[in-house]
Amino acid sequence: MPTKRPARRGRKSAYHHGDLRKALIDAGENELAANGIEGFTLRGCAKRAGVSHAAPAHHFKDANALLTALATLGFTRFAQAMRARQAKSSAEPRAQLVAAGLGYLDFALAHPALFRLMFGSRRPDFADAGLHAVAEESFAILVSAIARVRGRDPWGDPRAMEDVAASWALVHGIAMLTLAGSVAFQAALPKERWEHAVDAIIGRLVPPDAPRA
Amino acid sequence: MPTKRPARRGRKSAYHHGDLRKALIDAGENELAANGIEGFTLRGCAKRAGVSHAAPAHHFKDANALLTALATLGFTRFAQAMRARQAKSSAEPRAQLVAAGLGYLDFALAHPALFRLMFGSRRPDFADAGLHAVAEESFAILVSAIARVRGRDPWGDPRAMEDVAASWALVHGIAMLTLAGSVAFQAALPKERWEHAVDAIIGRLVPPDAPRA
DNA sequence: CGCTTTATCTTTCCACCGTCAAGTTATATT
DNA sequence: AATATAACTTGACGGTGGAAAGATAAAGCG
Repeated sequence: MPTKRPARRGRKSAYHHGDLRKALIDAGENELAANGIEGFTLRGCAKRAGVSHAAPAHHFKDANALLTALATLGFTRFAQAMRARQAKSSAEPRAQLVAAGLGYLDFALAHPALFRLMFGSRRPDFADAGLHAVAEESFAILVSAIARVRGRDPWGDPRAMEDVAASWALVHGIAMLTLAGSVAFQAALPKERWEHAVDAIIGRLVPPDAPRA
Repeated sequence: MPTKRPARRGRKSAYHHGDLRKALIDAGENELAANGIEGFTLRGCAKRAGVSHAAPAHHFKDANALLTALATLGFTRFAQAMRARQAKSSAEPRAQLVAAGLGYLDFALAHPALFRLMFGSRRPDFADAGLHAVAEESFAILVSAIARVRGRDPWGDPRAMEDVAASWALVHGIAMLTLAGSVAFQAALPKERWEHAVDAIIGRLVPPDAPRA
């Protein structure tokens, strides 16, 4: 077997792409960032990848199937962003929770189109096993952060699960409103000050000691 | 002048519709509720209104112009929903704030597609004067609710404006996550219990007395 | 090595979309 | 009554997603 790794030989052999699936996902990410989800086009992705408009059909049955793959990619990056912040933060439970929230915002601001695809669109198939799994994994980061703050598992404690919902909703709302341009002062604030404000808000929501009453 | 109010005479005179603009907005609302924003179609709206596919051009220069009108309608309903809750609630400032939040959620759950159009899409023209005005008006409800709780105008007090951002983001996040189906337990909870939880969460975020630290 | 099979990609086609241009009809004006 | 204007229809164009059929390269098998 001479040609052990066939694919692209020397130059643009062209007809067989090598790894079109990955190329389409890359292209799709660019397409999404450039045109937003409203302007997302399967043909545009194909053109970016340098193939004909019908080529994607062999790798994604649908335009929405490609968007599902993109959303899946988005959630893995999303989880990475939260973990990256946590790694750079103090191990103290509350600091870890705030770090997850800031990572959440890092991702939303860095990849707005992807974020809106993940949380604001119905085109991806959220019943897809891969997508569902990675979304659950992201959720789990927040749940375990709360668990460490509270000292008990939210899954068995409705009161702690309420904390999860509250802090998730809060951070999510900040992200959405910031992306929508509704929270104008965010752009006006220096990053340091902005992050401090977010910290303070989360702190108010999840008080350090056991919740009263 | 015999035919003082021309429009529709007796039966389906057809050619001149009477008030196609309004009919298109109604049709658009149905289209949006039926197909979601992803499946929204100008031709579909025209068909619902019983006119040809090019008729809307005389009343809306664009498909996005119709969506702008729909978003504007949405914001007026949105403000109404908040005020309706406030009217049925105690006049006590914190109760008024919570009522605004519950009205926010009432609207989001009752008109999910409209809500996502208003906050999760970029198709409406948010620079449009009418849309901008009614959106600002909705924002003002929240600002003044906070003002009454804090006893001072958030516009002049960054600390109070932080409360505005926080409570807005929180309620918005709850709405978005609920619509996305992420907050599963909401559907499982009885309405009474659910509203109580929302009340408690807002209460934690905006404590009754002046914020410590 | 040569033939066949298979997966990949291209070409062609269809239905539908938004938008534009031109034609038709009802209302308003004079 | 004649004309102008506004409302609507018809028809066409480019672009979209998707299906069908043909072309090509790689892989399997004699």
